[in-house]
Amino acid sequence: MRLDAFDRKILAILQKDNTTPQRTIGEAVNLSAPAVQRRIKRMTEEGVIRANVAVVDPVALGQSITIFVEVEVISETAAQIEAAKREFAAAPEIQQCYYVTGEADFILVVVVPAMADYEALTRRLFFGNNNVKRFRTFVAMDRVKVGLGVPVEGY
Amino acid sequence: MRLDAFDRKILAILQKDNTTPQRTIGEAVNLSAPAVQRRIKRMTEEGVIRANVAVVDPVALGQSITIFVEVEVISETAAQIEAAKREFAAAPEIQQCYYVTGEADFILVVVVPAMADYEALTRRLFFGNNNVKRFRTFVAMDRVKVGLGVPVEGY
DNA sequence: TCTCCGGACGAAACAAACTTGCAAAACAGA
DNA sequence: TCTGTTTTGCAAGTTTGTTTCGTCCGGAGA
Repeated sequence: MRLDAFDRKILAILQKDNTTPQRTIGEAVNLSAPAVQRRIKRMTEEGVIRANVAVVDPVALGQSITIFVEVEVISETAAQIEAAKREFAAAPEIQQCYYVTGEADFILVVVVPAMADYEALTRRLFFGNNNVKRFRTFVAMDRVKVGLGVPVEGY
Repeated sequence: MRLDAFDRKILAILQKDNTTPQRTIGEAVNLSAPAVQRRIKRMTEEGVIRANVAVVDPVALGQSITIFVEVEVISETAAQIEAAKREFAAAPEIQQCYYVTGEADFILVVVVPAMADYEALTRRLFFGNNNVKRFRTFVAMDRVKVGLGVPVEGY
């Protein structure tokens, strides 16, 4: 279904703070609270809104290390790729996993309490997987900007 | 402040769905609704909970291309790095920006409607910045797993 | 051991937000 | 223009969030 300007503006607000009262959203977009509520409900049912989540500070939880990993595989058959996707997706330390084009095949974002945990992960997922040709590690020193939002334009 | 097992369990729930009623959370963790409410309030004030956001499907918004970029800079003085951080953080297309160690200095996650928009971004931020030595692009073909959560353990 | 004190809890009362039914307005196609 | 469809706003009803208040538990000091 097509999203109109109201929907996009509502999404822009919810991506910043989904605890904003519908009445407040309504005032911002010039719509009544029930109208806002119905649009949110519809977008949720249609999958435009995938989830509503709290963003937690990793440092507060003692899970302070964020690591990017580029993974290159040996065999890129559909079956092998699917197997790798499943394996990466199943690991709780892997917060984000993308299958990409370029000089690598996968890019992972890993969050762990300490480097030792990352080493354990590499042994388990990379050295223990003989389809992994090579992987390259980048340790985050500063999370300058962290968002999962989608830029909303055209309203 | 130290988080106990109740806090961690509450966080685990809120990271999945922060619209869960406090009463329901209370039943899950064996606490009354007001107790849950007080803990959430405290964790929000302390910054453990950074934000409450809706996760939107980029495809639904027509912003379907996700791109990873490794950026290497020429000069790594503190002033230059801070300038780069500010510039990257200010770009709305850049959803995530990390300052990292390894073979690159920054890793960016860019979300744009089309490749042409990414090209415009490269001209503006990379070719237009004479401190950028080199950048490498990875286009996501499949967002296998997308999360900003933090693994919660020990409860 | 006893008492005091601070912190956290649960029950209940209260306030705010969400949800639904319904009639009217806006809109698209014939 | 007319009609059918869709969406809106209002108001009532329901659920959820918040505050209050009295109680309990655990530690510090006499």
